Amino acid sequence: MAPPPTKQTMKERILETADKLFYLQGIRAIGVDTIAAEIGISKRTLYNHFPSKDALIAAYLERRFVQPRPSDKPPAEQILATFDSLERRFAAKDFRGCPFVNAVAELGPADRAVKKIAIAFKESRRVWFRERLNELGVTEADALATQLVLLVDGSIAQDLVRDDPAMARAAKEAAKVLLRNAGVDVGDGGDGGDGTVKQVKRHKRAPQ
Amino acid sequence: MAPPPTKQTMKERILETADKLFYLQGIRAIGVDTIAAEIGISKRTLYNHFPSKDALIAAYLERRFVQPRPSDKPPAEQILATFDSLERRFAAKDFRGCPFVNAVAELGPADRAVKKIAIAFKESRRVWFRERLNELGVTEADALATQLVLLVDGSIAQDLVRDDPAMARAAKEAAKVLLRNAGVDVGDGGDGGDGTVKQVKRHKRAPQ
DNA sequence: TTTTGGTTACACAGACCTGTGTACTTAGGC
DNA sequence: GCCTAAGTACACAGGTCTGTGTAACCAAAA
Repeated sequence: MAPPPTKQTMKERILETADKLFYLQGIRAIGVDTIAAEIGISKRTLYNHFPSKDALIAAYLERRFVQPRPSDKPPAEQILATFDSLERRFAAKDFRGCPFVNAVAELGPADRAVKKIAIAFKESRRVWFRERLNELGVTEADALATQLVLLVDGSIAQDLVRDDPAMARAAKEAAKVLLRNAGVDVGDGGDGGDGTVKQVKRHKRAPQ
Repeated sequence: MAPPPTKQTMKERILETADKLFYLQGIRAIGVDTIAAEIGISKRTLYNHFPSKDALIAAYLERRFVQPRPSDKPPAEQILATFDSLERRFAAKDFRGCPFVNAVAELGPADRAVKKIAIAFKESRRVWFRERLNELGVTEADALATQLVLLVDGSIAQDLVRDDPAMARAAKEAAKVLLRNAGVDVGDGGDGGDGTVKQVKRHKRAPQ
């Protein structure tokens, strides 16, 4: 489309467009011609910046691998805020699941490069949870961190097929129970503090 | 390959082979020629049984949509046994995630037929959990059922990326905490013993 | 001015894909 | 024996894909 006003390297413009198309429509579904046409450049230029589509895919995934910004909020709040952020992303209509899980799913087990970066990403998320749990003095921080990433990935998978942002709220309520069970004070936060799970309202974005 | 000794309709042979290849390598990655060649039939025969590849994909997913066998075990045991079964499937080397999630991920949001059956499958699992929770007298059965499917799908996604069957155990431990918190007796904290669980009336206070 | 590096237009190779057309063969029921 | 249904072999149309080759173009630096 129209070139953005900011001075941006060609490589970054290619990556940005590839990201949008790969993520929203699938890696195999998008050809390099489509990416070049979307930017308005020739396919030759694209291949001058990336030696192959595989290299572009790898760069796309590496660009998606961003660390969460550091926060000075209390660790328990940071953990729970993860699910609020998730809910906001679910509500956006351009959310289409976890790019790493999707890439592994559609590229298959043979693509070891993709699998490697996906594993690294998932582990980094788990470690992020574990660090905060350690700060909170949770004894079984490692096991609990694993359980929290299960809730994150589970809600992402569910939202991918159901388009239901309430999955993030359900995950948050479950996370609260797990945290409380580990001795973390998560406040009553409107869910009564008696350990009962709040009823989750379900509203679909796309009526079937 | 060699035709199986059992009398099997051609349609079923095609579906069986398509299932194996689609699931293990991806739907877009497998062409109809590959399926026909794997069975040792001509492509024409395949198209005499399925009008298009899309029809074959739909039949593949419908064949994957199997209801869990009825069981006479106590509901809480049935629920927890789900995660044991999951762990066994993770350990098999031909496990490659949830076929419905994978299909939605690789076929994109435009394929409404695939999305529809994926939604139906996910909902059927959620309802299965809810029915058992209702039997147990859990008040917030619907919300808790949602949380349990988050754990199921989360462990599937994690295992897909990490090839780690322990994800199912982690999910099971989290499920126990959630069940206990809802007043279901799932035995003591230890995973040992005979694994039997007893149904006990709910007590609202969670252990803090 | 000359050079140089990035870009463009465009053709093309070679592979793979879905789906069809057609004529031939084979097996079973009548 | 004859007929029908199912399967086979094989070519082919028309499309997509990745990746390359080539000559021209253009702007900015030297």
